[in-house]
Amino acid sequence: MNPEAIKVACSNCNLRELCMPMGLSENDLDRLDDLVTTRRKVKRGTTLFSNGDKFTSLYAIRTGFFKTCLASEDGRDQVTGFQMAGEIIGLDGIVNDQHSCDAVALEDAEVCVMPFDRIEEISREVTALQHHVHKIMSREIVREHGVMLLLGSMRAEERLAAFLLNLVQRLHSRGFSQTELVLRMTREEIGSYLGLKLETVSRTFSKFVDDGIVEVKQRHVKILNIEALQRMVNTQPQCH
Amino acid sequence: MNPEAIKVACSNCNLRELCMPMGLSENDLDRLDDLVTTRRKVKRGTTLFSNGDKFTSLYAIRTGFFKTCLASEDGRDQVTGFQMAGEIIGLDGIVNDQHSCDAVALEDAEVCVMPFDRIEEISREVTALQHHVHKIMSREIVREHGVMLLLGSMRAEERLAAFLLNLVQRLHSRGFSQTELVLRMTREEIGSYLGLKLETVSRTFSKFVDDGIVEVKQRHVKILNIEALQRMVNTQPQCH
DNA sequence: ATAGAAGTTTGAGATGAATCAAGGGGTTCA
DNA sequence: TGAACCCCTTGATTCATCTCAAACTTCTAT
Repeated sequence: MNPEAIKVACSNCNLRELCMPMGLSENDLDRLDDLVTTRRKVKRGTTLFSNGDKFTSLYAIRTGFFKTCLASEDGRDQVTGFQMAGEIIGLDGIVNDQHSCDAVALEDAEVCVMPFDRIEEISREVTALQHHVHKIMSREIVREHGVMLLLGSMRAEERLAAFLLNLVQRLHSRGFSQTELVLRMTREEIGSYLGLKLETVSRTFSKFVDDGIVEVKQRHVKILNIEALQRMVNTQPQCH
Repeated sequence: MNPEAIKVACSNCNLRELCMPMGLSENDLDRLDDLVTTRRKVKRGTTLFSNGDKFTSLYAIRTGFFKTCLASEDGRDQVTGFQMAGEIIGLDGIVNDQHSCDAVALEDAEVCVMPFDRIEEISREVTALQHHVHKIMSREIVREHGVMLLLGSMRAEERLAAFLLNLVQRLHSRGFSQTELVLRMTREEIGSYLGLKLETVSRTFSKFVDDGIVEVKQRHVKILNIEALQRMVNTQPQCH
């Protein structure tokens, strides 16, 4: 028997519907089980990959929580995203065969390693996988469009509201509460993602608490008035 | 003979090296010539596709200049990119089989229409095309990371400097001047892309002129001191 | 050619977020 | 269990950009 006791198999992974294409034949499913070669544990605070690392694989997050961030030459730092179970990271590395950002685990994590040449090989044969890869990349592009809208035209409160709504929505689709969440990142990391300073993030949280929109105890957030948050994101503050 | 006098053929298109994979066999090149079904002219000010349109094809820009932009429910508007000859647009439509932004021609343009199912079909057979499609999507993701850095952490001057440098660099690689360019977009569109108001864009241009960094005559820009622009982008304004 | 529309520049004042600063609270690791 | 460190909050002040406004220039279409 194989030394690794538990065979890595997407076909009986409970995250399958998040990271894999649906509605496959038995045969195709078998092919997909060749996608993931190994699993890799990533301790909190350590990187899965770093800017400049040779690109070999995409990673499906099994457990844990990551941030991806970009460091410019001068030490400025931009968090480009937060990723949770079922999401795929590493797409940035494809263009230049090397990663252009860092992926840091914000809590102990485990990822499925999917060598990219194998992805390409299998997706030549399994059309559903080919579609799926294209959709994942397109989804990331569209997500980033949304972040550009946020960074380019929203005020602090709207940014934080959009951020919280996005997080609970993703957590909810993973079976978690629609109203409560635990932030895995610091105020500074939230700020970096939202284009704000950590003090502004903190103040905005406090304002939400004053307005009775959320309860905040450190990293525990309970949303009391989700409509208020949605209104903030969808409504232009003042029309003329 | 075919009614369309000029056969659409990538193999003898002078933009080939910008939008197509390089180093193909004769045979593969023939396959690629099936990618583009038609060409389409887009008059200035009109859209190639709009938010909500059914997604069918990617488009390679042959001539002209586009902006892609996002409109949020409330009428806020965010330009997500400017695209020129040799670049591919429409990637946003893949995820949900419908476009999620508008592509507007900023000058009379012509695009090559590449039905996406055909792209997928051919890239199953021509590995080089498969690679290429992946790289194009990844490049877009990385580009957007850069925009996020710009929007999230740069000041007005740095944003405009980065914008100008990016434009001349892309124009230069298409055989145009490294120091002179004609802006195809308004100050407002630049502002939307950079997360600034048009007045701020105008003022920043004026400051660059005062500092002898550029000459500006309406939409004609001549870069006098490219190092100054580069320094602005690479240098943190004040360290502590 | 000309009027109107659209785009640009510049000024003055308002404002939201950044910065600087200090204190308190939690978490982690020895 | 304790202590150091990191993280968070809040206040006071500054500053960059936005807003509002007006005048000017350049395109566009009749």
